[in-house]
Amino acid sequence: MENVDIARTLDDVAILLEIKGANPFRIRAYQNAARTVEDHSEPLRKMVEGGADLTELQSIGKDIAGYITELVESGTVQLIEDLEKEIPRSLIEVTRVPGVGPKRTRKLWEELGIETVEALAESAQAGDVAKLSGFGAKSQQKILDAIAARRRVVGRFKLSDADQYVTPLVVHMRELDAVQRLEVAGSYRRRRETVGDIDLLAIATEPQRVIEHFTTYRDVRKIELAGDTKCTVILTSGIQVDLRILPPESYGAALQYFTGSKEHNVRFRKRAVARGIRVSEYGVFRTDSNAEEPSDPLAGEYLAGREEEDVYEALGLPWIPPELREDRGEIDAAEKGSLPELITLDDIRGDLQMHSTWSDGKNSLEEMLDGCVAKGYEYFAITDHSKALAMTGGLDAAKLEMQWAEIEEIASRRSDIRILRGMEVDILAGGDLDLEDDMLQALDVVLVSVHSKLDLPTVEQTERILRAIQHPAVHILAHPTGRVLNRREPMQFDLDEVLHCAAEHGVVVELNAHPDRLDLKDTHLMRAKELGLKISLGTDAHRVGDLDLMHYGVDQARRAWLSEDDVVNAWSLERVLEWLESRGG
DNA sequence: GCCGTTTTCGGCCCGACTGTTTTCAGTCG
Repeated sequence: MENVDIARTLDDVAILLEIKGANPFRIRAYQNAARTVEDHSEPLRKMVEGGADLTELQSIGKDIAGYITELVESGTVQLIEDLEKEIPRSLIEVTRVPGVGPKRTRKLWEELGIETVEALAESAQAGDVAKLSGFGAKSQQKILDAIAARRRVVGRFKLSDADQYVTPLVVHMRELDAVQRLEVAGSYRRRRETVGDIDLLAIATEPQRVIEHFTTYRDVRKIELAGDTKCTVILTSGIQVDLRILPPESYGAALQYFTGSKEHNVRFRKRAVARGIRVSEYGVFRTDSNAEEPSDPLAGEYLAGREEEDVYEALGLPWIPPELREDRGEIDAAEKGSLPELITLDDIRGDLQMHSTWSDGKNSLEEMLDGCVAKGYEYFAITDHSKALAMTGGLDAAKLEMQWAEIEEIASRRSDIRILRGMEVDILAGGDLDLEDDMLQALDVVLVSVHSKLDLPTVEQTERILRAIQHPAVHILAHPTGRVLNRREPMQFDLDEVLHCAAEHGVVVELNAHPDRLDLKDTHLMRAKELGLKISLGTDAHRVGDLDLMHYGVDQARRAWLSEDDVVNAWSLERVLEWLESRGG
């Protein structure tokens, strides 16, 4: 029972209550609690076991704390069992069909007996949905399209995929002279590891021309809606793009608003309300308590909105980097002046995971070296695979010694960068390492990672990793959870226990910067930092070009509030060597 | 259901677009 499972259960309760037509504020209470749980770095399971008081957590009161405890201890909650007696749980999926919310779900269920997405598709196909009051032919078609689209594109887009769609689109939009400013907001700007859609923001003199330019972009497959200031399209890739057009005096406010996250904005606006001001995408306004004009978004005295910095300043706060805007304490930190000095790409001085043609890399060792020199690095580690990964041409002791000879030869004539002799050593099924101890000791840097038997039972998997990282030669636990975004779930194991053990033994954990992995994820990294662990940002490059992926790691590190001091490969060579030599040798 | 520098009751973020119910509810972000 991990935090994600608890959060999902709370979200399910909220949806069931919504279908039931419960008090909207009660519903939101469950949603807020789910968010808290999802973002909490420490497993609530452990807090429950340790007898901690869950009501200390934001948005969790006596009742929900009780439900969480019940859930952890018994695997289920009476509340949801009771709700399921009234409302089929499968209706939760129906509410996730775009255009169908809880109200319409209830109507479909009551009047047509629809309990599943499949049944909804069939009913819509048969034309029954259009006959319901409140629905029509267009609604019915939208539902059919939405279900078909859902089947085509599952889930969210990896940030690196989104980059591929966004970059040319931004170029296209900026080509139009009527566009004065254009930015990408949303989770893309917050640099989340995956994005659901793309939010574009424009200041323009002639909105209609901008909308037309947007909708005629070569990759637009479908126009979902087009108004005077707002337009939504679906690209051929299936990704949705929202465009909003605003006047200059609203630009900063809109950028703030559409960057989100939703949770950050809720907290932000509550702060505004407490100060008698109102924040919307149009700007910051002094609320006129006498005037009863809630319909006018421009009512009241305009205080700020032109630049994002002004909007934060109007609420007495410094500007907050987008990566932090997840309602994880950033507004409190901003207020206290204790926002972290976030790491930047410029801080990175080396890369401690990459491969060469010695195993499954596409470039030679010296080509990789040239790539690192071109990045201005002071050092890098070459970390080819060990022999257990036969398919990658992993190295045994003899081959590793041959590689060391090559490294020595190159180092003798290349003094522009320090080469560290490393290896990504496989963690075997029982937790042994795939290299002899004397060789491990002789390496400058030892990464260990799991590549096989990813589906061991939780307890065995945990034991296996714990055993491996307790080996005195180990420096870094690489891609700790083994997940591959949108393709492979993380391994089942007790990550928190592994992090504790790593902290105890001075082992560094990796943030694998490859955009397919980004492993550990942001909340895990926050937990690691909390436990005093240091982090290594490694690209896991298999070709020179992959060295450029470091920025995805930095994005993720920033989302985890990491600073230069938290990241070992932002340290000077001297400090890195000191750390490496303090272990192993 | 949660919360508190309007604190144990009475609030809880705000606006756009669509389709359809001819005056607005539902959904979405």
